[in-house]
Amino acid sequence: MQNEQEFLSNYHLEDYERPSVTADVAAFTIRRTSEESYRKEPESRLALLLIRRGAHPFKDCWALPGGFLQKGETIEGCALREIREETGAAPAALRLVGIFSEPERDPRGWILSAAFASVITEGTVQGGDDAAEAQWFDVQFEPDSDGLFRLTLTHGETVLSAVLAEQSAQHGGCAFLIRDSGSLAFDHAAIIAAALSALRNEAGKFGAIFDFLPETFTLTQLQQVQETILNISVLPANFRRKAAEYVEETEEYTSGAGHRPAKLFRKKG
Amino acid sequence: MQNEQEFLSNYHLEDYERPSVTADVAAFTIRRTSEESYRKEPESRLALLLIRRGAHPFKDCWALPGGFLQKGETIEGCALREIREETGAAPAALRLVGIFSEPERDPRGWILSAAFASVITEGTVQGGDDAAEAQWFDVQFEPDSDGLFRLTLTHGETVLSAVLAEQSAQHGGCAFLIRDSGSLAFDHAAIIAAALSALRNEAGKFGAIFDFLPETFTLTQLQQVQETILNISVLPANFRRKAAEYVEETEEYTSGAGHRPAKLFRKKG
DNA sequence: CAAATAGTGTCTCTAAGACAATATCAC
DNA sequence: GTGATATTGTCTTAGAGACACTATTTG
Repeated sequence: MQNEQEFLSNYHLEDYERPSVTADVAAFTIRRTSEESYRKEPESRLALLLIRRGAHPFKDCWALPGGFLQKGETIEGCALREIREETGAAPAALRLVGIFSEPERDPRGWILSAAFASVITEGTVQGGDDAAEAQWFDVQFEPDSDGLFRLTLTHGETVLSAVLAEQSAQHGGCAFLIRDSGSLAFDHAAIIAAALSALRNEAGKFGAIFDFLPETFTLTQLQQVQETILNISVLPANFRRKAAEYVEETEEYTSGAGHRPAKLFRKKG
Repeated sequence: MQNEQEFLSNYHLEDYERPSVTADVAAFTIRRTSEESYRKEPESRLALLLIRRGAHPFKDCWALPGGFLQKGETIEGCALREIREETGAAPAALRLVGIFSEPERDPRGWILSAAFASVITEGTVQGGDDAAEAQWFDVQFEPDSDGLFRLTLTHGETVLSAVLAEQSAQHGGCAFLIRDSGSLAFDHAAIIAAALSALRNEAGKFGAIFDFLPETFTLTQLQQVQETILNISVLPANFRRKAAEYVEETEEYTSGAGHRPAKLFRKKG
C-alpha cells in the first residue's frame, strides 16, 4: 500500500493520449451607421469579429479568433490572450457557451474547443500574429423554414451564409448542427449560433448589454443595444420602466444633439 | 507555398504540450422518505451522487463521478460513459456548467475538467470500477452570512460541509470560489455549487424538472420536484396554472392512494 | 418655429399570488 | 364518515404593452 506522495511520483499522465485544447471567442459589438441628418439617431447593428485565416487548414477562410491553451493559464486566460494577440481588442467578461469535441471537427487532429461569447466596445481592431486580417461582420440570425436557422454574416461585399438545425433542446444552452457551413472554418458556424443564442438569452434579462456601452449612457442607448441584439422593438416608456431596476442616475446630461438633452445613467450595483 | 495536404502531413500537434481532460458529472435525483401514514404524501429531498475515491489523490474522500476523455469520444460521451462505469446509472440529458482549468487544481498535473449537471431517475446505484462506493447525499445549498454560500451534503452519519463565495457575476452562469472544501476532493465543491445553480435556474423555468419523473406523472409530483429543487413552496392552484403550458393530459389516473385519484400528465412537445 | 429625441402619466390586459369551495377515493 | 389529496373558480395585485401628452434642445 503506497501513500499519496509515492503514488504521485509514480503517476504518469503522459501514459495516456491527450487532446489539444483551444479557446475560440465570439466577440460581439454594436456598430452605428454614420448619421444621415444632423439630428437623426444613427441605426445600430450587431457585429461579430472574424479573422481571415492566414494558415492551413481553412486557409483564407473566415474564422473565430482563438488558439491553443498553454500550460499555466486558465481557459479564460487563453481566450483573452488569443483575442488580444489576434485583434488587439480587450473584451469584457467571457461567457462559456459550449465545448466542441467531435473527434473529426479539426483536420489537424484531436482538438477540442472551448467556446466563449464576449463583448468588445472598441470599434478598432486589427489583424495580429496568426490572423491575416480581422474584420467586423454584421450579424443576422433568424429561423428559416421548417425549424432551420440561417446565420448571415456580412462585411462589405463578403457574405457568409450558414444554415443550422437546432439540436434536441439541451435544457438551457442551445446547440446547433451545421447543415451548411457557409464557408466558415471548422465548426465555427455552430459556435457562433450557440454564442448568439446565449447572448440573446442574456440580453433579454438585462445581462451583458451594459458591456456594449461606456461607463455612463442614456436609456435610449441602452434600449438600442437590447433591441439590436434581440431584433425587437419596444416602446420607450415601457423600456424605461423595466430598465429602472438595473440602472442608477448620474448628474450628467448629454448635449449638442439638436434635441432635448438626455440624463446619463450607469449600471446599478 | 505548400497546399493543405502537405501542410497537414507536416503538422505535429505533439510538438506542443497538451493537458489531460476529464468530464465530471453532478448527477441529481429526488428521493422520497418512506411514507409514515398510509395516505400521507412522503417528503421529498434533492440528492447528489458522490463516489468515495478508491485511489490517490484524495483517496477515501468523496468526489463527483467522472474520468478521463478518451480518443474518439465527445466530452458528453465521456461523461455518460464514466457515470455508467462508476455508478451503473443512466443519466438524462447533460448540461455543461463550466470548465475548471486552474493549473493547480489537480495534484496529478495539468488536468482540465468539463463539469456537467445531470438528472438520474433510478434510485439504485452502486460502486463500479474506479469507485469504492457510490452513494446519494442529501443536498442543502443556501446563502450564509455576508454573501457566502454553505453547501451541505448529508448521507447518514457522513456530513460534508463546504463554504463558497460567489464570484463576480459572470453574466449568466454562476461561478464560485472555494473557502472551505468540506473535505470534498479537488475543486468539486465549486463544481457542485455551479451545477446546483444551473439546475435551479433551469427548474424555475420548467426545464430539467421532467427528467426527475417517469414518462407520466401527476401535477402534484411535478410540483414537488420543482419545490424541492428551488426550496420554495407555492399554492397548488397557482402551480397548476403555470404548469399547464408545459404538460398535456393523458387518459390515465392514479389509484389506490387513499384519496381522490389524480390524472396523469406527460411533458408536452 | 420645426424636427427630433427625452421623459411622464395612465389605461388596459394578462399573469401571479391568495384563498375558498368542491370532488373523490381507501379505510 | 374521516382524512387525505385532486381540482376548479375567483378576488386581488403587480407587471407588461399601448398610447397620449409634455419638455427641451439646435438650426
